[in-house]
Amino acid sequence: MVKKSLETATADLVQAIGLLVRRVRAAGGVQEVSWSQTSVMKRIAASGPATIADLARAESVKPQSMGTTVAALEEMGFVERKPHPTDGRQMMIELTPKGAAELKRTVDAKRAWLLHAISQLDASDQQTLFAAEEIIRRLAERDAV
Amino acid sequence: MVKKSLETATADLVQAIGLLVRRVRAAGGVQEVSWSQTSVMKRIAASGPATIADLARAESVKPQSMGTTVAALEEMGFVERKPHPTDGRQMMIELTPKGAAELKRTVDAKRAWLLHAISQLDASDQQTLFAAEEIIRRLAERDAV
DNA sequence: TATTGTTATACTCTATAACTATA
DNA sequence: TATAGTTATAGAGTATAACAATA
Repeated sequence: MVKKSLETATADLVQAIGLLVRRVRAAGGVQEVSWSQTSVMKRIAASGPATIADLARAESVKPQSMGTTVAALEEMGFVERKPHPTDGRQMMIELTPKGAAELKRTVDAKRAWLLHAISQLDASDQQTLFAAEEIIRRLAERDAV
Repeated sequence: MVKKSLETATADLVQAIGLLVRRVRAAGGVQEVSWSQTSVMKRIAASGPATIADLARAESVKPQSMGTTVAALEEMGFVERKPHPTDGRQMMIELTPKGAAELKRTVDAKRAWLLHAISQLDASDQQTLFAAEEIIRRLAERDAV
C-alpha cells in the first residue's frame, strides 16, 4: 500500500472519529449523562473542585457553554456550587457523593455497546487503541488556552 | 502503573475523543463543511453514488438526518440528486466536480490545527495514531444496521 | 405491507452578545 | 479595566412523528 500523506491520514482520522461518535450515539438510546457532562465529572473527580472558567478552558468550550453543562449536572444532583473562599466572583464546582457514585458506573448504557465491541478486539488492537488514547489526550490538551 | 480495567480504559478513550472533538471545533472558527458533510462526500467519492438510506446506515444516523445533511451539500453545489434508474422512490446522491474539488482540499481551515498538531508528534506516535484510525473505523462499522 | 424519502417539530451542545457583580 | 458568571438568543446536528409515493 502506498503511504498516505499526513493530510490524507489526518482527514481519515477525523472521519473515523466522527463515524465512531455517531455509531456510539446511535447505540446509546436515551442518555442520562452526556459525553460532555461525564468528561466534566471525570475531571473534577481526578483534579478536585474547579471553577466554571477552568473547566471551560480544559474542555475547550466557552464559559457560557460550561455554565449550561454544570447547571445540568447540578440539576441532577451530581455536582454542587460552593462560593470561592476568597474571590466572591468565582464558584467552585464540586462532585457530590451522588455524582461520584454515578461516575463509578463508568460505563453506562450509552457506552455498553462500545465496551462490548472493544472487548472483542484482539489484545494487540486493544493495546494500539489505548496507546492512541494517550496521544489523543495529549493532542486535545495542546495549546489549550 | 497498574493496568486499567477495560471499562476504565474505554471510558478514558471516550473522554479523550470528546476532548479532541471539542478542541478541533474550538480551533475551527467558521466552518464551510461540517464533519458529517465531509464524511458523506468522502464516502461517495470512495464508493460511488448512494441513496439517502444507504448513507444514513453507513454514517449511523436516521434517514431524516441524512436528508438534512445531503440538502446542505446540495445547497452548496457539492452533490446532486439523480433519480434512481429503476426504483422511483430512491434518489442517487452523486458528487459534483465542485464537490470533488472541495474534497481535494482535504484539510480545510477547520482541520489545519489538527494537522499541525499531528505533524509535530514523533513518528512513533503518528504511527500509533494512524494504526488506531483503522481500528476505530472497524469499530464504527461494526453491526452497522 | 414494506421501503424511500420529505416535512414538521424538538432536543442537545455549543456559540455570540449583553449584562451584573467582584477584583 | 479585567475577570467570573448569568441570561437571552441562535445555529448545527440529530431525533421522533406523521405523511406521500413507490415497490
